[in-house]
Amino acid sequence: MKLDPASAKDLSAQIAAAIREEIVSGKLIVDARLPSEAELAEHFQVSRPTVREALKRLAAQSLIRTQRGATGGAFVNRLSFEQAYGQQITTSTLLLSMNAVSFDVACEARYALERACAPLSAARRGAVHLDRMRAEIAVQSDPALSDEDFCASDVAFHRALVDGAGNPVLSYHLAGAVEAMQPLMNMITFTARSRGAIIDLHSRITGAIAAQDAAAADTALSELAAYTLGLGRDVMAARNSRLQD
Amino acid sequence: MKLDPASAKDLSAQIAAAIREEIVSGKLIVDARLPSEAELAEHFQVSRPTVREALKRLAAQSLIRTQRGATGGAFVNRLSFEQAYGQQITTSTLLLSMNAVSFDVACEARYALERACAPLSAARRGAVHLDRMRAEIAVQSDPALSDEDFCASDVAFHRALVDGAGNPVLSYHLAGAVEAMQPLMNMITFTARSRGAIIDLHSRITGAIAAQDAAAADTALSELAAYTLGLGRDVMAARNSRLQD
DNA sequence: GCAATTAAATTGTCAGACAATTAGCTTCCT
DNA sequence: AGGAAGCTAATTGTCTGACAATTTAATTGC
Repeated sequence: MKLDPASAKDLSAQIAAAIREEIVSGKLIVDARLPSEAELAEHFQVSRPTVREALKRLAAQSLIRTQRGATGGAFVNRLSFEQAYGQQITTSTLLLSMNAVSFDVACEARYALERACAPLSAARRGAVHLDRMRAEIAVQSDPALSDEDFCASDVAFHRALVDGAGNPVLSYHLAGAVEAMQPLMNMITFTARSRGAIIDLHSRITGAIAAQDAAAADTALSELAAYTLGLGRDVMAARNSRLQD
Repeated sequence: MKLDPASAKDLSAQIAAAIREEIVSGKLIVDARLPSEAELAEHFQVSRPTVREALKRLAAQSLIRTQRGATGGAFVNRLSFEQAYGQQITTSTLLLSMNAVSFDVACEARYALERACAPLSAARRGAVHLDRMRAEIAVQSDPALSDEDFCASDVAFHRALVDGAGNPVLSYHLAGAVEAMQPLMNMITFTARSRGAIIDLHSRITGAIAAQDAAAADTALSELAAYTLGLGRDVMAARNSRLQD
């Protein structure tokens, strides 16, 4: 664990990088305890606040967790799927919101990835997944539902579909693609007619998955992709015409 | 920007969460300057080191950048695609390495997602993408190449394929799926025969993409998926039998 | 033998200080 | 007038030392 004296970066960033390297290279395994802050400060010849800033950087990435008390300290954290989902969603959402990514591009990416899950989900979905999908369709059928809640239920439906593939790594990758679309979807005003069309497609998808008919699921999903794309384009067109007034 | 007095978390974590909320909600837009550390300390009624720990947490997620000097300070950072790629790859790699994810599951996820890109890439790939793919095939054909370099070239080939879809959001999501496989792939010893088989499939994929033949690309890609899966299973089988000795 | 207390180790937080860096202003010389 | 040099102010980076809070382990008393 050594620092690069020629680096232009902050000491805390260098120390964080050094410790991160130990973790990703496997020299520090999961649940291993790092030296105490005082020992790290001594080792790197810096003050304790500097070490602490480095540790907070690693904690922000869920690489370590800290514990107070006599046997406390910083421990290498096992990155759980839950935490990875969270980071994936945060990063994806920020990327889309900060880079003026068009609805078209994000939507295309999302549905392309989702269609990749459909055949696996058709083959392996369990009763829980079908139940979750049907439950969300029921939620969406309530006309009193706000647009925002409709979107949230839409996301939940699609996550159930993806989870049906029974591949947690796939679910992890899709979490970002599906959830990050939500802010963009929230800009859409869903009419009763468009809600009906979406719910119909959701029902067709659920039916196809239940019947383990991958081709039918793919068809319905691609129709939903096209329909959603159309909704998004209408919103953007309306927005642009307003800007020209 | 307020803190929850009842929270059990560290002050620095609470402050980081409060500022993060301001950013993701759009109250702090890109390139906006945050108050100085002294002002933040005053506002939250904490000391400057505590504020600094919070800012380092945000910096670790690329949400802010800091600058020294008179007009310096912390600024809301535009999360570039490059940075998002990096975080995506880091998180995905750690997730796979720390959770004993099986080669099968990771491989299935990767190729399922990649096959979703193939039709788009067949439709839109430019000359640069075909050139990159062909260049990597040439690299892979060198028998003197180490297994590790062969894997790296394999990753580069597949990234060129994905980039051919012309959808940066898709490329971003795939970056994690493709790159995170590399440590797992590095456990494989590639014989001359298996290299030849992979290169043949790469050539078929490139040809199909060049001919804009999505179906042929999909077929070759699924054959490559099956072949890679087989290689992985052989390695795992050999490893398990060694463990039984 | 068990419970209560004490001690020790460790992280969390604070206060104040100084160094390093950078932008802008001022001053002085040409 | 214009430009260059230096000065000033603002801000982050780092250090020192201290105390509080928390948790475990040892010790003591019964």
